[in-house]
Amino acid sequence: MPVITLPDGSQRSFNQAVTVHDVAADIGAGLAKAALAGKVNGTPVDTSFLIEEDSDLAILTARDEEGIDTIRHSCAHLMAMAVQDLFPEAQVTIGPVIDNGFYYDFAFERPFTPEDLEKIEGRMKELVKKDHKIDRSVLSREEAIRLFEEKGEKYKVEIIKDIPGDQPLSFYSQGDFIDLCRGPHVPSTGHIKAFKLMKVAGAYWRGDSKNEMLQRIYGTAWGDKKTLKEHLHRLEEAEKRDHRKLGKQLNLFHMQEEAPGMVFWHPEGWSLYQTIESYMRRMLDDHDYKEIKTPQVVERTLWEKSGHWEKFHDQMFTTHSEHRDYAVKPMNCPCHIQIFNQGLKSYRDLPLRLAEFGSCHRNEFSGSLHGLMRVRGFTQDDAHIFCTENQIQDEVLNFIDFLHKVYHDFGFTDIEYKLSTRPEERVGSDEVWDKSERALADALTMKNLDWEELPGEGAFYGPKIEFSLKDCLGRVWQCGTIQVDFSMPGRLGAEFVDHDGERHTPVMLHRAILGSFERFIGILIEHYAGALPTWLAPKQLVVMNITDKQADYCSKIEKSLRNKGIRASSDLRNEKIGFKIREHTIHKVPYLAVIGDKEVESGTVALRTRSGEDLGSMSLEQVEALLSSGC
RNA sequence: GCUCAUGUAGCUCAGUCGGUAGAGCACUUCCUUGGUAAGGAAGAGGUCACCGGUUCAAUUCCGGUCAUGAGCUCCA
Repeated sequence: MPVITLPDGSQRSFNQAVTVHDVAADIGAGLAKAALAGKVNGTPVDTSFLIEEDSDLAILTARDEEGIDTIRHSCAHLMAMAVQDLFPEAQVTIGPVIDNGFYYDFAFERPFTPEDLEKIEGRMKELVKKDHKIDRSVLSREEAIRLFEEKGEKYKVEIIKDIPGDQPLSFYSQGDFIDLCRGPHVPSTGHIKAFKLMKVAGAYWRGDSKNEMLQRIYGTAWGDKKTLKEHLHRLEEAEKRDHRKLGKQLNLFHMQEEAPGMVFWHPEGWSLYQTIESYMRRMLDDHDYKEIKTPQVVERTLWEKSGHWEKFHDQMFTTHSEHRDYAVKPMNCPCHIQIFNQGLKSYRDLPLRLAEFGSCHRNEFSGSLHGLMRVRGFTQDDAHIFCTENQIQDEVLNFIDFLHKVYHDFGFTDIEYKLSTRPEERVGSDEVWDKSERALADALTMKNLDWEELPGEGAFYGPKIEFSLKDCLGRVWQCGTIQVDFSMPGRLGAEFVDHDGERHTPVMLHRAILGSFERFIGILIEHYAGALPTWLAPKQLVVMNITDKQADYCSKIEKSLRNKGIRASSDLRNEKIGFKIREHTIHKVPYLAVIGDKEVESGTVALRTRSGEDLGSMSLEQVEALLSSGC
């Protein structure tokens, strides 16, 4: 006699055990059709799940995030079925749900081709039409192993053998395809309505590069055709915004073979970089940081002392001279401690905030390089705060305000917070870890921020907060961080004299807001699709003459604006005005000033925005005011 | 670093079933002086990523290297 409580609090009682599907049908025929899975007392189940006792029940449809994930998971199985239909030699391995879709790894003698993908997708559509019922069954471990051994699926056998305990294993079958799976799955293949196979790539069995390479097929799946279309549209948008493409089109930077992972900044790209750097310099000053500059090339012995050599020497660029070994610095902190160590410090000097636009080099794997987003030579907006344990809390609070101000100024308002706590292997006493983890968590709470905790993800030397921003396409980029470090100051001999006249080791906070300039600029380019806000735009305004007659007046306007600090240039080429407007609009210059005889006579300019809006004629003073307003 | 794919003019790309290559835009010169997203004509421009091999002949086929791309792995 189960009583079912629905998410809205309403209850329905039944005379006998019922399935999730029965309950849905009891509510309405439409819901019965739309039901993909259910959640009984918080546990995801199939619609065929039999409820025998009083329970909470949520019926999942394509409107729920979890319902869509069920579709994605079932779609992965559907794809595996189609692959084995077409390529019986292919062995199945795993096929999980990921953001926006799913993938499935197959062991197959050759890589799948784009033509194979089309065929597989075609077969999937046929299987959807057949509307195969998806059935759950339970097998004992021995039965399961026997079944998959008979099928020659050695990877599945390995997976089954690795599942701990003796609990029964659930299997899902559709037609003659069967796969080990925790579930739940949609009731039948007909419920998978909107999907597309995206790409193939190699992936290691169990993610270990020592293992054999499998063939991974990625797909995307959605509740209906409309959301699928929207997703594909977003991907196209992202591609159009690709900073590598825009960087070339807007002539911001380039990279070339002779310097893999390093950036050649062109004048306009460097202008953007410099604007950001000046802005950050002003902000650092506002927040009582002292800017410093430390050497690029430092003897290996310092990296040995700091511990970096042992752990990271493979990724360090090295050189030597006169029998001494050097490394190009991969990070700034050891050098910052050297500056701290100059002159005996008092507790009165703390907190001491040392900032550096630190140019670093790390020899990343060639395969991981990606435009500005992943480079080998980069500049961090790095700083180290030397303080006492009692000062951590305030420093973190101030830092969060600082970071919010900066992200807001760059146009990012959606920020995610992650707190990583103590890992298994660590330095420092539990007491100090307790204190600093609490300081970080309390700081987030005091700022009314929601954060995710990542237990065990902290660095060996201390806990950290990571700050990620969301761009206009909803993509998440980790940029900022603040990390507590109990280890390095002591290792490198940092000390201060406390109230009691004794020497103590300070705590060091590593912190960055933008992360690396290179990557942050990549993010900015993609976020704004190259149309940077005026304060960041390399060229803020171009003055254009209609005929040669107005050339002198244009040059005068340009000069006058430049004197006011506006990044203006003029285009006096013998071209039609439409041609010039088109060209500078494509280059996303925020303001275009058109000068004809009328403007020369009245001493004005005719202003137009890159979006095509005509702002009419105005005086030079009005132009200056408009551009300095920062919009 | 691993797997697969790609590398042709400044850019975007076509092409050569092996006989040293072509378009559009950009560039140069000339004509045009035109009021809000492409005016016209002519010209110049390439050791087909690099190094080897096969061949009478390689940009094309084969091997290697480098770089790039998609993933995997890594990310102090």
